[in-house]
Amino acid sequence: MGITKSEIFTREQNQLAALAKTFGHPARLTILQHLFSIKDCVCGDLVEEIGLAQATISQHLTALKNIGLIKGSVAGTRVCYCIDTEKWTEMKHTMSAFLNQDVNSNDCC
Amino acid sequence: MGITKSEIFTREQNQLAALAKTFGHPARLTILQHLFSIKDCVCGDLVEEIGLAQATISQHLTALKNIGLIKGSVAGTRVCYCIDTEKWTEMKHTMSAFLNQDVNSNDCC
DNA sequence: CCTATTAATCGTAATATTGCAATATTACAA
DNA sequence: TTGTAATATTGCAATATTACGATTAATAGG
Repeated sequence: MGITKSEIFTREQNQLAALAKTFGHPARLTILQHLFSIKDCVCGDLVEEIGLAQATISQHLTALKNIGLIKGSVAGTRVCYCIDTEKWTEMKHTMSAFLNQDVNSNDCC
Repeated sequence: MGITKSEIFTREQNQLAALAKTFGHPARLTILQHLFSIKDCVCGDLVEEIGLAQATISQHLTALKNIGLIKGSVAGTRVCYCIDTEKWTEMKHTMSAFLNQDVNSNDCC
C-alpha cells in the first residue's frame, strides 16, 4: 500500500532503514559528495551544480536535514549547508556495524 | 513525479543509490539480518519470522535477489536463500568508500 | 520604501512502492 | 493421477516519492 508496517520492526531496524533510504536517491548522494568535495560550505550553487529545479533541491536538502546528516545556517539571503560531522560519524558507525556482520561460511545455496 | 531523473547522475551514483534504496526498508533489513544470524540458509520460515504476507515477503526477496545481495536455490518445493558473500563483500567496499569520505574540518555552519 | 535575490513552502501531476488476496506454478507424495 | 505444500506472480488499492511551477517570506541593497 506504499505504507511500511513499521510497527512490526524494531526501532533500530526502522532507523537504519530510514537512514539508508535517505542515501537511496542519486540527488541526495550528489549533494553529500559535493559537500565533501568543496572547501567551504555550500551556499546556493547546488541548483546549478545538479540539474534539478530549485524546489526539488530544497526538498532533498530538507530530507538530509531531517535525518540529521547536514545542517544549514542562514547567511543573508542565502543558506549555507555543510555536513554535520558529529552525526555523520555516528551514522557511519551504525551503517558499518550492519555492513560488517560476519557472513556465515556455510554457503549452502 | 515519483520518477528519478537518473540520466543527470553518474552510473556510480545511480548504482550506489539503488543499493542504499534496497537497504531502505525494514523488512529487507530484517531478512538480511536473519540470513546472517542463522546457521543454515533460510527455507521458508521468513513469513512466520516477519509478520508480513507471503506475497509481500516474496517481493522483498526478489528485490534483494535483483540487486544481487542474496541468492536462492530450489530444494524441492522450497527455496533456500542465503547471502551472496562475494557480492556482499563487494557491496560493502562500495558503501564503505562512500561512508569514509573525509569530512572537511572547516565546520562553517 | 522599493526592488531584486534567495530559499522554503504549497499545490499538483506523474510515477513508485508497499501490501495483500487470489491465482498460478512447481515439486513431491500417496 | 490427485492432493498438498511452498513459493512466485498477478492485479489492485492505498500511500509515498519525485519533480516542478507558482507563491511566499526574508533579507540585502539602493
